Amino acid sequence: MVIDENILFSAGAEIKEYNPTENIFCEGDNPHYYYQIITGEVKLNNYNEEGKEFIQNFLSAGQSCGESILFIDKPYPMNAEAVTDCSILRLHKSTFFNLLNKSPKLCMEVSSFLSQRLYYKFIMMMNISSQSPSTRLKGLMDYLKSFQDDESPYSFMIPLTRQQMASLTGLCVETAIRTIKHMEKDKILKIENRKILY
DNA sequence: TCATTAAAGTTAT
DNA sequence: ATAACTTTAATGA
Repeated sequence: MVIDENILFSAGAEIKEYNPTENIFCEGDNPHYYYQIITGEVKLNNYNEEGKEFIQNFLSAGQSCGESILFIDKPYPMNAEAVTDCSILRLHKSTFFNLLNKSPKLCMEVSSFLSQRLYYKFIMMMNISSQSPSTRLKGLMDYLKSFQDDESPYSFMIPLTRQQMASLTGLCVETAIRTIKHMEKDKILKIENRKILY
């Protein structure tokens, strides 16, 4: 949880519901709100010239989205799209800044979240730049698995479709699938009824 | 080597 | 049923 929901509510936050594929904001929009996910899952993405999707990140309950751009005077460089039914809290930018001005604790919480996102971006950027498909996919899985305590092999079920994994690593689905098959041969992961265990 | 295209099988809604 | 996802194969950069 980035910020206690009660604090946000008492500051005047409102809840908005979104259906799958609905946009919370779009590339080019100007940021006006601080968003925090109550329930559901959101993805941040871009579409290239050919219309191919690149997923920047998946965000779920307790996380905020788009906050990184709130502090500068720039339009959003990506879209935020609901993946599942979502209930998202939003607080106007100015009210949000007032809150932060009054509370060093909230500033720290937001900074901490920002820091985490930056860390993820850095890890993923290292992976994606000029690496082999298996290294990219392994990097993604290592990151995802790092949040669970059990480090033993095959103990983590990747909560993503192959399509999503491909979009997160900049690969095409077919390459992702073939590479994953190859990684199974190499005992890097296991596949059980289409689910990837890592 | 990987992306792209096409075609077909599978799963979820 | 229909859409979304998974898989395989052929082709080309």
